[in-house]
Amino acid sequence: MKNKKITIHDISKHLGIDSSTVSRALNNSERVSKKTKALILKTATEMGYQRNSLASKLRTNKSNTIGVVVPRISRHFFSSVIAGIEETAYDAGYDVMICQSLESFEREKKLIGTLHSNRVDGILISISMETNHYDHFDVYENHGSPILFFDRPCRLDKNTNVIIDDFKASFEATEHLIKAGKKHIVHLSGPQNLDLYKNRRGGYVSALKKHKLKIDESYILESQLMKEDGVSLSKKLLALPMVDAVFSANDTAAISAIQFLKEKGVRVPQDIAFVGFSNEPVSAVIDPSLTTVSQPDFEMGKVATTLLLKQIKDKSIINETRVLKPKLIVRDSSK
Amino acid sequence: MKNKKITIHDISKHLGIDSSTVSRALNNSERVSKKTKALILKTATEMGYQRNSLASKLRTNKSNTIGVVVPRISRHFFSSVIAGIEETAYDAGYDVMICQSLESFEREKKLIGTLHSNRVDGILISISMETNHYDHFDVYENHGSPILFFDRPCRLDKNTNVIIDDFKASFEATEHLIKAGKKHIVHLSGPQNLDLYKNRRGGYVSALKKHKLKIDESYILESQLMKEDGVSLSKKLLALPMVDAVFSANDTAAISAIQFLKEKGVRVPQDIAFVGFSNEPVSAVIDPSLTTVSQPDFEMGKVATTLLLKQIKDKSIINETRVLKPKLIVRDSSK
DNA sequence: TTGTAGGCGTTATCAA
DNA sequence: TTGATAACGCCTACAA
Repeated sequence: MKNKKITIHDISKHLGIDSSTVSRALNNSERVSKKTKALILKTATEMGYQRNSLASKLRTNKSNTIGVVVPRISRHFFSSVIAGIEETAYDAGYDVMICQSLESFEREKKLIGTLHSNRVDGILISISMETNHYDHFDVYENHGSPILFFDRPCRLDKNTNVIIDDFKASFEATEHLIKAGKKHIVHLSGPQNLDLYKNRRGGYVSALKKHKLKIDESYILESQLMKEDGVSLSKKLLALPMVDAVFSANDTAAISAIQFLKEKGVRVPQDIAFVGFSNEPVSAVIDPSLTTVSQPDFEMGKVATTLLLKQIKDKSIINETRVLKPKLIVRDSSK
Repeated sequence: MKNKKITIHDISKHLGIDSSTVSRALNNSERVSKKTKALILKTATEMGYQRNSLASKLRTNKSNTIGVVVPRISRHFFSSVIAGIEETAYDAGYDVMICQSLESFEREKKLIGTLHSNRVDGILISISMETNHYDHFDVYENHGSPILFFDRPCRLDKNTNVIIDDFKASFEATEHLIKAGKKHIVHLSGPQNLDLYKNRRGGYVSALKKHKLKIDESYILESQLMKEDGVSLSKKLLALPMVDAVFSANDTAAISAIQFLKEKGVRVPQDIAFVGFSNEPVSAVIDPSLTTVSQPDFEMGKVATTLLLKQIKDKSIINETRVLKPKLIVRDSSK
């Protein structure tokens, strides 16, 4: 191991050119002759020079990096959003720091602190299921950098949000079941501190109302919508009378519920029809294939990043809510 | 927006205590009285202080951060490895920077540069499918920091690798098909510049040899093993005579092949049996469920990180190869 | 236990 | 077009 850290001063000494000129050359400044610039760049590569971004960021007070916090990178929806974020950010010359909160408030808080102390120029976040107060965002914003929320709306009055129309999508999903002749529809709901799940629940209730169906609170089962929840909720569901359909606020719970119910001899969709939410790749592949709501994930990443970069450039925190259109994908589980 | 960046000097002035004492207090040094330490910490929080890690890292020449490069974060295997990495790293007081190469050599090279310039203390990487030369790793290592390869072995003579026994797993997977009475087994193979796919192919060939089955090169179909490849390879496969089984070097290709063949009226496993590799979550859920090889993903992340942190601590780059045990999971696609 | 002073590697300003 | 110098925010001998 050579253990050498080449700096601009090493290049400077090696060539007998001042380090300020070396710096300019490495930043492709106009104020260096083409000849010296070429020489410096060549020498830098030969010597194995790699800029120390820490020093550069410290000096310029600009990191050209944005932070991203998602609940889990393994969720297809989030990794697609990240793809959109990275594409937009890289095109604009920004790096991206990806973090996952694992739905934990404490961890989210710590991550915001880490991103802050690394002086990222802005943060894109989809808050954790546990998050219900927001001081940790204030500390970062007071520092002068923008936070933008996506997917899970938050502080609509103060911050920019890029979300989908959950209410409408859920309304349509539920109405789809009603039009298929279902009358006793259970809703698998998520944590109500997230507006997203409130809205999905709201759309469900609203569709029932429109079609004069009875709204029974015991038909609304709340959980974290994990795989395990799908199983335990299915047991509760079997105890309810006359259930003939389920609208789940995500695919994960819907799929594990379907698996469990199939084992118990329930026929899907004949006995109980299902609609999920998210369009996870599995949903197209299971048997029966799952009717679900597809969200414009990649586009959401692009839109969110574009808006964030604009705020970074303008040095302004604004509030604006961008609502994207989801789409109901009808498959076998509701036919 | 307040746009104030609080520094230790602001706290220093505010309290009339020297900034060096403030620094010590914030680093929980022994050499500050409990009383002043408490006062300083309290004031820091009140003033919204957040350490500038850039300055700190620059000064100490230590980032307490490790970089991770994987082909894609959306692949279940990699996100599980990352979970293992994060757990181990956080416990040791390290941050983790996650990057994805998207199987592109150019992008991988750029990412290594970015991690280098951010002075991460070490890098964990599963190289891209395109990667077949390694100068970009040398530049980083010459700087004095360790690189450790996982899953996809690389430079076994120079670097530490944490891998699984692909040869043995593939041997067993193929033998499993042979013992089920299959005699004309196609292998869906990956890019041969990756040792990983060479080994999987080797295990396949070796099992055929052991059981005196003919090895026919035209029965080995090479691709990037993407979803699309599963479809196009299936077409080729239907043109081959007497195929009664497929051993695929990953699940993705196997699953899309199964879907395609089912549409064409092929019965799985009666007409053609399948074994995949990776144990993606979908593989348990599709119909028929896919026999596959499960890898110790989370453990791999933990082991790799532990070894890397040791090298960072010891300031040494060593070569050591740690081989983990995979496991054949028999499901319906091979029964 | 606290203060003083210098430097990590870079870039911006000013001067030559 | 190039060079000299100071400063970004922090940490750490060393001194008090």
